[in-house]
Amino acid sequence: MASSTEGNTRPIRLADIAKAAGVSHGTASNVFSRPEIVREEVRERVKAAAEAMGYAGPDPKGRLLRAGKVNAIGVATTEPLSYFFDDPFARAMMAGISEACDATGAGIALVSAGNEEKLAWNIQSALVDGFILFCIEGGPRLVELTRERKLPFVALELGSEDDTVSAIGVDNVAGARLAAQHLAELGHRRFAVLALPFADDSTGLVSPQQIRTAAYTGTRDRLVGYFEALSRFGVDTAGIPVYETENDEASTRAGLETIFASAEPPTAILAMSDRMAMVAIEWLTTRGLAVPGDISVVGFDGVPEAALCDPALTTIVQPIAEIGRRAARAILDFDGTVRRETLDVELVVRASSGPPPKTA
Amino acid sequence: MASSTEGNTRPIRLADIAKAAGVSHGTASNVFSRPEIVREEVRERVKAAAEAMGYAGPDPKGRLLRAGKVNAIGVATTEPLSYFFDDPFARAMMAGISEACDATGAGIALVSAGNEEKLAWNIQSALVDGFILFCIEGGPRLVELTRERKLPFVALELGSEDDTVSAIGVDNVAGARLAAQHLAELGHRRFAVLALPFADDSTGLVSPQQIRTAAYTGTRDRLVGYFEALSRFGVDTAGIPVYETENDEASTRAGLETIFASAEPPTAILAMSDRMAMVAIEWLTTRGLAVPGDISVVGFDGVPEAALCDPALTTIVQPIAEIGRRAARAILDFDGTVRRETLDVELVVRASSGPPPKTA
DNA sequence: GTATATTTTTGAATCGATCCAAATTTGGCG
DNA sequence: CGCCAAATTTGGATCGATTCAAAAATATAC
Repeated sequence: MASSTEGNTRPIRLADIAKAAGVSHGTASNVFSRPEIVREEVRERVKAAAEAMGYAGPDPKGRLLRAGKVNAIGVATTEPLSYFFDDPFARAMMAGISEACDATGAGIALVSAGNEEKLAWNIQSALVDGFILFCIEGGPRLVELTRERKLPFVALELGSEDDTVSAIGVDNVAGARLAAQHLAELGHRRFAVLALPFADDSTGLVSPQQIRTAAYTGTRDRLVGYFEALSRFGVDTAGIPVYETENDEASTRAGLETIFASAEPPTAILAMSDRMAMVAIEWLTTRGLAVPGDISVVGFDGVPEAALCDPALTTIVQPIAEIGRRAARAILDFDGTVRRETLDVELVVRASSGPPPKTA
Repeated sequence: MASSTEGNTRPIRLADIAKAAGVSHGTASNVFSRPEIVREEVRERVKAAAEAMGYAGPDPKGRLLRAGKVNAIGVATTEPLSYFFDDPFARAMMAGISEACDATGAGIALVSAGNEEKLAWNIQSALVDGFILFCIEGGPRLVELTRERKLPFVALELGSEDDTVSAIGVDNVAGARLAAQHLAELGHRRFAVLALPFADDSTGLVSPQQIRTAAYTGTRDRLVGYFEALSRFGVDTAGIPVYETENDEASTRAGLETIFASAEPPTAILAMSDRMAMVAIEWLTTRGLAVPGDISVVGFDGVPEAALCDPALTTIVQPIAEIGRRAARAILDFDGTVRRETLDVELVVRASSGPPPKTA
């Protein structure tokens, strides 16, 4: 009875090989894990039995329980899995993370889920040694769930203000200040902002109240930076339309429709991501507006694609790949300390920004 | 002694919680896995003990051994990990795979390695339920290594001719035929080919011998398709330069340098990937050659970026995302059968192809 | 052949959870 | 209170490997 189920449905185990080869379970294990301490004659016998029985090799699941470590990093987001491949910022970050993992042979497990409940389960059950968290949207919740795992983790970007959380990002206020200042120095006085999410599940023009109560501090910081710079040039920031998007094409387009339905459309757009900036460029040029002749566009991120679009995007470049590398290394080389780093950004002027039109 | 090590270095286990709460190990397990069959009073007591002791929840490693399934798909390549995020074809494929995984809550583990030895180990030890293999380069080796795991797997693209291997791809001969025919119908008679790898570690102009002994049948098939179509138009295919690249920017550029050093440069380029086609467009336009006025370029793949470059690329579109979705579903819904699918391709004419120059 | 050193093999314990048949407890009814 | 049914808890087995102290086998020297 037990014999009849063995051949058909239960995979061959090391114990089966040991039996067939006439050695102990421990010796059979040594053949696969420490072959140098096994006599060659015994080794060959075990290998022959394994071959004859179609053994798949030691099961990683058994090894894992004993080993304790997985040698893989989980990268988690509240977005769908395809975000890692669709979003230019995420791609650039993943390229950096990949480099650090390649250097040490670690694997990457992509962790996300379609709903809150599944996300909690997926984080709880992911077979990883630590996490890197994409915190653009839903960051606080990701941090909370991950903390319960008691594994090392690093939050990326748009920083958690909780200094018990390891985080690696850039100075959003300073970066945004540079972007806005650049446009103001070119002579622009009419602006609009395409914003990242301030909170869960909201898009549209943003009220000062919404800005004050923003759950996502990264977004708020970028707006603060824009407004600080513009105030210095005497611009009335209260009149600047701020349209909250979901950092995707559809909501960005909706934002542009709203912004340009105004009686006094802007001559300059500050987009909080290159992704949105590139959508804006396409939207504008499709409608016969010249970039930067009629409207200037400045992004934020410095994704590789920004330099290739037409016109090439002026943007605030953050060292995305380096952030990814550092995050991965922080997990791979975890030493128990909380690690917080803020890297520098840089204004890179390309072809999407120029003086406002004379008739403006 | 045992008590003193417990608090400091050994993580809290379910057994510790059970002891602290005064219940059996099995009951403690039920509290976390089947709370509905535990009386509330007992449940609260266990939860309180877990909270007080900082328990991270049931360890997925223990669960895994019992459960048997990981609920994750491994995606493997012989390229570095960053390939998944840098290569437009790989990105589009991964987006499709991601969609299917999102629909069922499965995770994705990225598997690759810097060298052959580590690759074998990484495939052998990956904690996954099955594999999807990117077989552009090193496909046969990937298949061989994966087979030893005795897990379900699907080879993508550039097909294995072994019909014991599940594979999903497109008809490379037919697709290439369409590309070449399109250019011939436009009037072109001077061609060059930018080829994917025929074998490991070789780039440069390819001899008929190398074509005949090609290890990668997908590449050979695309060349066969090109040559079949062109022969029908009376083109002497033996004189067509075929430059084998590594499907990256550097080797593609080297190929273009070689091809255009000829006394009789081509008026049309057949590139076996959109990635190479886009590099060619940029290379040509940078040197003052007009695309398609002076040189026409046709790609193969239909990556999203192809429609956005300038000029927009004429290419053979394969349903990349659909291939990815099917591959993932073949693993998630594995029924033990070998599954081979060949999906249709389609010629999409955009702005990179046109009649040859009159002086040619 | 005997004694000793070295090499190899053994087998119970461990890693951390879930499962399930049996034992125990609880609740309802007469 | 006793009986019976239902609910809950128990604890040994299982999942599949690695580990390591002790036992056994082999090699070497006299």
